Amino acid sequence: MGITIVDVAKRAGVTVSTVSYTLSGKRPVSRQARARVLQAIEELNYQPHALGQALRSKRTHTIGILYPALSAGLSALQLEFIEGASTVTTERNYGLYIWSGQDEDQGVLQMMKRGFIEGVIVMEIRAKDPRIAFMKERSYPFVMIGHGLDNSPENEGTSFVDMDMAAALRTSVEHLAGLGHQDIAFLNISPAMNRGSSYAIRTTQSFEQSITRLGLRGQTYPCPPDPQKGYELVSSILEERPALTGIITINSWVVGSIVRAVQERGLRIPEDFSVVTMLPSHLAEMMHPAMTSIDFPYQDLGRLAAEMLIRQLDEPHTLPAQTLLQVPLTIRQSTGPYKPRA
Amino acid sequence: MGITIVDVAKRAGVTVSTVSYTLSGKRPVSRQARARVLQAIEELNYQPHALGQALRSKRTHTIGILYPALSAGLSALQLEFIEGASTVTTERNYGLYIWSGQDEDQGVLQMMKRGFIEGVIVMEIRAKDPRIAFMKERSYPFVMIGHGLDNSPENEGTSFVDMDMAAALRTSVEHLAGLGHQDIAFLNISPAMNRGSSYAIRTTQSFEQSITRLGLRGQTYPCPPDPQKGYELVSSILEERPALTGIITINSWVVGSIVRAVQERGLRIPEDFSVVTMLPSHLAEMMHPAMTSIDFPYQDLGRLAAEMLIRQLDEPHTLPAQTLLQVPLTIRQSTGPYKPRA
DNA sequence: TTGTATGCGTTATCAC
DNA sequence: GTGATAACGCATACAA
Repeated sequence: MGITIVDVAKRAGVTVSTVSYTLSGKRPVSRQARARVLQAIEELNYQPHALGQALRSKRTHTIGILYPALSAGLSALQLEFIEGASTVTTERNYGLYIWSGQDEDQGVLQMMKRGFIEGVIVMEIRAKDPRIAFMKERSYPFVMIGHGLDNSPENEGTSFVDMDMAAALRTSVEHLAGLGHQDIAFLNISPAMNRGSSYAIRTTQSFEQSITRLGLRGQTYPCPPDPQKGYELVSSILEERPALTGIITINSWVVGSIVRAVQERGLRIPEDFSVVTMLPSHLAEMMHPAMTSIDFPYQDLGRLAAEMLIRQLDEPHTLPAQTLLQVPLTIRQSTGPYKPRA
Repeated sequence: MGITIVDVAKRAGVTVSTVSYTLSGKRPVSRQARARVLQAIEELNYQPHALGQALRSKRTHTIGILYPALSAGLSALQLEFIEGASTVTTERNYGLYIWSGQDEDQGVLQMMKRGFIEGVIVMEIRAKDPRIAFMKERSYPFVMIGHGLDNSPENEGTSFVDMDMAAALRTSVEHLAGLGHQDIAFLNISPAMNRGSSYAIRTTQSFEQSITRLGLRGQTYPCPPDPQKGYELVSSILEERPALTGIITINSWVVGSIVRAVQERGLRIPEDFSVVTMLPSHLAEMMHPAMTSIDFPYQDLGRLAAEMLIRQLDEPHTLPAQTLLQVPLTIRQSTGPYKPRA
């Protein structure tokens, strides 16, 4: 513990500035001096102290990620954002600091003000999100995973990465329509709808527009992120709507429940009934039957967000960028041609 | 940006030490002075700068978690450890720094030496784990999620949290035995077995002991964390062993594959064939059929590890503690009474 | 009860 | 090409 730049300087017979400059390369150092310094560093196994560096240079090389601690395990999948982001930070020798905010603006505020992190990745953007307003005002560097509604202030002059959810729903409806289905339900996520999460609104709109455009019948249902409640909901929907032959859902937690409720009514998937999901590919493949899905690119989004933020920090004049990923539908074993229900 | 303790002191008409002490409470401050200081802080919206504090006090109030970036998505579930840990750190006003190490000791070394973090949570402990030896030597504060083999140096004088995997396998075998099954396969995780991960060894031993003790037939199979390969493996096992009526697995990624392979042979679950898994409860419930499982307590382990580490840091004379969670079997819809296969 | 002054480990400005 | 030294923001030992 505690080998400092001073120790290195002494051992190398130079002053601290020479050591510092050999390390940073910000001014020329003679071959001999450099060699002695490097050797001393080696011998002492010196590691520059990050706090000292940070305090002086005002760069911590650390970014934060603020993830919403929703009551349920709803957030479990979102953890994959973190995996993506941490790949990048580790690669680029940045630190990743994680904070499970109670989605107060306070959290962000503190994190940044206290100087540990240089910028932050936020997710679960809501309409009129106070955190975003807050950070924009103070021009804190940040990148969103997800984005606000069209023309909302959240999107103005900010950076985000997201997948094109509207396109995803369009593709899903078109897929089922192409198979001949005419009556389709869309299961959204109820807490997200209640809290005005923009993706909940956006997907609902896109679903309903596609339904109308294609002349189908369809309805959106809010659904809790809870397998049992999902099961009950789906059972009652199947009961009420005997012509229904397809379900689209972005609610990961009820995918198994849909399968169960459908099969318990004696319907087979995909012969009698089709299901389109939005799951990370490994989960879609792990289910039985393997689910046709718009594979949610958690890791890619995490990676992109981190890269974007780091670029913003390293190159001060980087312009805000907004990236929308177009994710194709992967057809697996849960969708098939329309067949009227008995 | 940049309101410092000096600004506060000026505004309050006192010196920095008074400000510092009102904040820390480490020496008495008069009512008046305290009031003025507090008001100044309020007015200026002052936040102590974490780096300054840390550099001076040698406490960063930040712990790290080193998670193995295994090539596959195998690590996705382990992310839930992070969720558990981050709950605790956020609660206790600690920072959580995450590093997706290529499981070099280097990672740990750097992290700690450079002074950003005060201790670290490590997982995926291997037999003769160099990281552990390294940290023990230098008495770096650390807590393991998982632990070494019995009597291994990794366990000596160290702190860990783990679930009792040996008990879990025993319970699983006994459950199937109690249902009348006599021929059981155990699917382990092949890369873990190859790398000598202690849980892979421990579970295998426990499985085989239980099989012997109960006079059953059983065999352990290494299985890659890959749905397709898992499917092929299970298919061939079912082919080769016509008397087999039960599978136990700790390999999360092939649970769906087992179900598929079994059902494709015309066997029903649980009527003709039983499956016991080790999944986080939300996944077990999400599958169809819902899986009988030793529900893996990811979040609990993450929480416990963080608590243990923080206690170690806050209370210097805390003794190392080793916690083994006893996790019960949750019976869902994938196990049933023995019935000979056609 | 309060003030003064030093140092944590580093970078960078100023001198030479 | 190199050295001395003043910050960075804070906590605390020492004085008063």
